[in-house]
Amino acid sequence: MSKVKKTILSDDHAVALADLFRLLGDPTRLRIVVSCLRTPLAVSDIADRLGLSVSLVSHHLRLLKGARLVKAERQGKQVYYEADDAHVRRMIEDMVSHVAEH
Amino acid sequence: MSKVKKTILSDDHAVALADLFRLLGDPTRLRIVVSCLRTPLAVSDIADRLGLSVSLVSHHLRLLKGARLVKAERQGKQVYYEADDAHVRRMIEDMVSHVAEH
DNA sequence: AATACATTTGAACAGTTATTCAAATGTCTA
DNA sequence: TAGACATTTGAATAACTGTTCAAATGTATT
Repeated sequence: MSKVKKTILSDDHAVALADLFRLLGDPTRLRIVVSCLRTPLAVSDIADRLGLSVSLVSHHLRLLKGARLVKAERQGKQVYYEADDAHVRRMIEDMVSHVAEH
Repeated sequence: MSKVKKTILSDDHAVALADLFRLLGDPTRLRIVVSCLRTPLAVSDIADRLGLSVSLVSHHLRLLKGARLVKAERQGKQVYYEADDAHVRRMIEDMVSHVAEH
């Protein structure tokens, strides 16, 4: 559990990490992820809450799902999205509080 | 010190946080920040290490400085860049290790 | 002052991307 | 199966952005 200080970022890691950052780098998309971070939410619910078109939300969710930031689960007519796992959830919450502190 | 679960992200915070993410969302720029995260480095040193043109590095550093992610200090002919403060340093290192874990 | 070195700046280009709109697909119920 | 509701998909557009190149600025040395 020792904190190793070497911050040598391999090219592969840099690209992977940047991909992740870039996805969260759009305000709309960020609000979408955060909105369904703790509670599964249907696409139309997200759209309503954030005042966005369903189409736009769906487009963004597709990207977020592609990066395994969220996962989808169909329930009847609706598709519920939520954070893919606890790791993602903590990571984003950490960043949110990082900014809140500032 | 209680962990409040409400992750209501105000629009302002969302934009601010997304700005930050977007800056780190480019592989080149990310490698630049990381390279001078712990040790102040001159522009040309960063360029050499990462195999980039000095001009490109300078462009990116300007953006990073604008977001207070790095700070600059002139020393003779050279300008040394480094992480703006401990908060920034920890935040980025956290994210790097988050990805390294995965 | 002139030269060399280090960095910054601006314009221009190519590639990417967020958004909108319309149409298609999937799912339930009458 | 027909119709209504929910979501996805694709094309098209407008705006943004990373990169390059050339020129300008800043700084030290002889």
